[in-house]
Amino acid sequence: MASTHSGSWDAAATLAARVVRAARAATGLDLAPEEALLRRGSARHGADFQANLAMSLARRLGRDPRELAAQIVRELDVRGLAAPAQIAGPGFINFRLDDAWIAGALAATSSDPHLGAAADHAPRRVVVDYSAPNIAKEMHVGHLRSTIIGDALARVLRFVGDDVIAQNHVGDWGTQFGMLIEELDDSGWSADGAISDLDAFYRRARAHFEADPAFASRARERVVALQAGDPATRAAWRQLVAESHRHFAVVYGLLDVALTPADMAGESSYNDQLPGVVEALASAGLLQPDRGALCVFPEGFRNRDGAPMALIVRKSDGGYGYATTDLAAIRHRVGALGAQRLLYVVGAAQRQHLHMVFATARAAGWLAEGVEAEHVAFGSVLGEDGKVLRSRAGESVKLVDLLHEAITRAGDAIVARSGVADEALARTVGIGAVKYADLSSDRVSDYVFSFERMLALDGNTSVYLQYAHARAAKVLRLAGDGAVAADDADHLLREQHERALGLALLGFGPAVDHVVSTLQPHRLCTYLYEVATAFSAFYESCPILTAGEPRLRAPRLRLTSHTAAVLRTGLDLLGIGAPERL
RNA sequence: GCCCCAGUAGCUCAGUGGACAGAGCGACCGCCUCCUAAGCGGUAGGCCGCAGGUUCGACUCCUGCCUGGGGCACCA
Repeated sequence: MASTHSGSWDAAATLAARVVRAARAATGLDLAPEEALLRRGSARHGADFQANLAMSLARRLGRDPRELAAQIVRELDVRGLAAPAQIAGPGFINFRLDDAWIAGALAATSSDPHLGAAADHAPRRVVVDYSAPNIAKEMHVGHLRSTIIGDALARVLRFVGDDVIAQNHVGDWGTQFGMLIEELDDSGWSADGAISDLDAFYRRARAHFEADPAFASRARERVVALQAGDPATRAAWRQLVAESHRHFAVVYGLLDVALTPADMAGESSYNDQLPGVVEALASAGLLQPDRGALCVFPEGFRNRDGAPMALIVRKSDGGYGYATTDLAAIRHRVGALGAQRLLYVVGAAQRQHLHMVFATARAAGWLAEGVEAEHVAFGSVLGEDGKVLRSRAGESVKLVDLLHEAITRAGDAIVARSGVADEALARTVGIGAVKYADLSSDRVSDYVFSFERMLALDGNTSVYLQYAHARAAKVLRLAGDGAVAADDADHLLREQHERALGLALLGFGPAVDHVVSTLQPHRLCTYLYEVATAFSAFYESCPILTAGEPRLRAPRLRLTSHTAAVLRTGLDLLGIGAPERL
């Protein structure tokens, strides 16, 4: 019976443990596994992995690195795992895994539901705050990043066993609702009670507000009425919220993002907790009046004058701003929801604000020891001019339009290839392309918005991964049910491309675990691309069904099946579909 | 002014202190009587923003500078 502890099939971790043991025998030093400095080796040197500890250790001990490497290698036992280690260059210790070990690892991980991931993950309850569109505004490309990144992280964390609670911190409160409700009253609902274009509606309201003093003053009175809970005003506000939710649901549906009304926790939901937040801060002795406002001055933040920077928790007019709402949300998430980890998938521009909020929540005791709060920051979407695309300018691309364009283009490509339209496939391909374009590069860097780039279907795109998966799926279909039996037949890795693919497949667990620790979905994208590349090369040079001999065919089918599982699962973690045919 | 983030091939981007810095797009040259050519193989293309420093070894760490983006009190 193979070990159910899939971590033991992490080649790098296993080698690191053995290297550290050998180093201890050779030097008497007790090293942590990371100190083995185990890295992937270069194909150029025929090494699957390399340990780089001899050089740094030699310096610490005042010894010759190659001689030390040799001593470590003498103490090293990698039987059953790899060929005897080779020393190269200034003291690199190179490893080449045994084919039999790779075969065993593949057999074990391919039958593991997690495909080798999450072996020793301690599950936690994690709140992921993402998407956060604004009521009465269209979702635009700026919301795409938070929605897609947050969704991918939620999927990955659920996959490894965390109890993930999504929280959609919708912007459903604020002074702008005065003018919006007045606009609603003036222009009325359309016959079906729908607003076809939220942005146009918003702009019309703003134009009235700026041009018509009477309208503006009615709008201000509306804000007061809204806050005071006037029934008619509240009813209008609720209609506006409901109508906006309908728009969001369309986008979430297109994106296949599982955010539902149940995950909505808008700013307004914290309204009745805001006075309590301020009181609690006061009794904790954290509150200071300043220029009529009530402020917290968390440690370590300076403003432009070099003075301590204020986090305003109650404005001079008695109202509350978003800082107070964010603090109330933390209390709710830790207190009522029982979160052990809080993730904020929010633009990098909010960094300072969030850190001030975290610092204040720590000082107030709402973020207890052991509860983590992390800003999962992402860069801005820039226009061609290099400036941030702002919804306020009204010129940014509506998400719904971008997504439809993506689907249309994918549909055209499908017709051009096959001559047959396939709407469902066009969606899977088009939406996947948009998502992958966003997920596949590092979160924190800004990027210039490009239709062409987001909708590309060649090269390192989701389509490449889907195509590799579809090819594998086709082969498996042709092979028929039961062709890939999970029996004890060894994988044969006689061809270079078979072996490379096998090694790549073993990287799934480490890749997923890496995303869990770094919260960087692009690591998974890069990994899946490597798998697809390895499979494509294998596919070209190794006939599978046409291999003739069963002893070649069976192991190749197994690799194919394993590849399909890794690609399907990996794409699913990114929120991208893996069709059976393309 | 202070703080944060980023600068890598023509373009878009990967890159865990390690060996000759990698992909995709674009360019050029090849490969479909054979499981999907949305593919595969190859060629060209690099003062890793600049200058110092630490190190046996720096795209990676430190300091300074340059360029771009962002933040710095009652919008969220």
